[in-house]
Amino acid sequence: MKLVEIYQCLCDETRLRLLHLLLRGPLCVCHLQSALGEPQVKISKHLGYLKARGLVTAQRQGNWVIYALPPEAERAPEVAANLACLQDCVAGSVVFKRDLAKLAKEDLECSPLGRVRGAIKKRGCSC
Amino acid sequence: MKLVEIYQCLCDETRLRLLHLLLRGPLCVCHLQSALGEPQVKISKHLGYLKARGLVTAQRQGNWVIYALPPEAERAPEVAANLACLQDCVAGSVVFKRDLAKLAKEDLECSPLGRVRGAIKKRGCSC
DNA sequence: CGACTACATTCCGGCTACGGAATACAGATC
DNA sequence: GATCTGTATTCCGTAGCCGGAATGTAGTCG
Repeated sequence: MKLVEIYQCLCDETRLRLLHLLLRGPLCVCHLQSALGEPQVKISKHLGYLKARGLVTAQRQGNWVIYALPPEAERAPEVAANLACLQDCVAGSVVFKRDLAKLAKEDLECSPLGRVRGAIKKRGCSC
Repeated sequence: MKLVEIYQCLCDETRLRLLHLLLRGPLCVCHLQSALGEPQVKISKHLGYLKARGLVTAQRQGNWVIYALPPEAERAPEVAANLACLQDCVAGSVVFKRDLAKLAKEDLECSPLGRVRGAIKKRGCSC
């Protein structure tokens, strides 16, 4: 992956916010979506963009798709460096902190069904 | 300057190469142009892009315009961090190393006139 | 099977970036 | 003033991104 392509991935605010959350660990689309408060299409397309360029991986789990950064050992040096840099840079920014806060407030179960009727048969996603 | 805007400045290869050279110190347009081997319009427009966003400064010296990164003390933390990151990341890349090599071979005087007839009245730029 | 949920894709429109040719401009020299 | 040199800007065309509405798809549940 060329350096420019990394920056091209980073040059959109929505993608920055997504990557920032994924730095904390794997997440399903619905968690990302509600944390960012953006429409589903938008989230999905940007995740697709990142996935097409290898910056994130996707894995299906039942109804849900879990997105994650590749494990640290497998990251190209430039990717690792820039993710670390991103981590540092967002420290002061309100938007990013709000995303994290919103994520923390999310239930562990993904769907309402998972909470209401679930616990026996309907389980939420495991992220 | 917002973080995304920094990445937007970095997401073009020509601009990356320009910034990389400027990390070594101030340079006039003609030096940058011949180091990169790209047409003048292209160089000038990308420099304008960077200047408009405050990532570089420009200063006229006679016929020449010297571009430079703002002094380290004045750089926003995110800018400083990303420039450092860039510096690290280009280490392995051929293109960037070639740019530096080409720059080293340049004469100190900018224009042919400066070399041929000059030395008394016509001086090249001071970069 | 049908219905529902989570997610992806397609099909637009608008906007911006990028590149090159031509032109304009500023300062120096004559 | 005329001219040259270094640089910037304008005027194109093209291409890609971004967003949203609608539609499609995969998997689950009953």
